[in-house]
Amino acid sequence: MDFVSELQKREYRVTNSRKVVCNILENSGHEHFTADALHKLALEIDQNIDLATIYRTLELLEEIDIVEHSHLPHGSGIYFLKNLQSSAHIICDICGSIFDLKNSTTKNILDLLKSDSQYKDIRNHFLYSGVCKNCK
Amino acid sequence: MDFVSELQKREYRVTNSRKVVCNILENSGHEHFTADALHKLALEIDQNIDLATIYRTLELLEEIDIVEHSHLPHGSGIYFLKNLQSSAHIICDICGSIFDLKNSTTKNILDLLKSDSQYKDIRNHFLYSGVCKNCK
DNA sequence: ATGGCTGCAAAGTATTTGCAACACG
DNA sequence: CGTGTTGCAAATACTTTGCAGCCAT
Repeated sequence: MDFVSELQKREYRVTNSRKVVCNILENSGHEHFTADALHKLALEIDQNIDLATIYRTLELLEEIDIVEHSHLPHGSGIYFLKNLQSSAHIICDICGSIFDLKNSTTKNILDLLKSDSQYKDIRNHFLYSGVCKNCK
Repeated sequence: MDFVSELQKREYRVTNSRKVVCNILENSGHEHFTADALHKLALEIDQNIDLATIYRTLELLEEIDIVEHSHLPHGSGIYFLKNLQSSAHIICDICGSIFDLKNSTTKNILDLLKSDSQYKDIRNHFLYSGVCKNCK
């Protein structure tokens, strides 16, 4: 089901801004976006879309499990399409390319963290970073 | 070797602000600080120390491997004494208490990340979050 | 004495919020 | 129509920077 239908189903209003954002997310070919980058893309389609609306829309899409967000090493936010194959990512410190880690890797990491710390509901809010194959 | 001597050795100037910050880091009993919390402690000793100086001093201490910094889930920075026993931490979403993960846990995580992604020099800002034993 | 550091103020970056007007259902 | 949503502007939170004067060496 496409993102707009998902909004409809949940009785959120399908506004122009939301259509534009959903379209970019579904069709741009990218899998991750900063709010600002997404805003720039949105402006090419509708010049009146505000950055605040981008943030609010991303927040909404996160609530209904279409996107998730994480933080770049520097601290600012980056949004990902939720992908059944991967929920953790590693970014290249040099070229910025992002690699999607396997779910099994994520699961194993969480198990290690859990047995060491005894914490529950563990999450990692940050992208891992390193140097990718091409840049080393 | 204490932090001030470390500065001296590297020919950085031992100023009052730096002495105050080093003293707090070495003697407060805490292992992690936000810039703001450290600033408040510093003001109790010298009322003229500026937040900007705290940031600059932390940056300097990071350069010479005395502290390292990470980000809270919300995005703002948190500074840790570099500790041979632990370089990764998990913060409780509820009470804010921080647990230091074993180095072996960190090492195992890095191995998992490395074999999945083939990236080198991998880092996380290594602040995970979850719910601690007391809060669950 | 000289240039590394400082406090201060201002700017910068990322994100959130208040509000009146608008437009979706 | 009624209210959920928007654009705009301002506020917020955190961090960095420019600069003139100070002080550690």
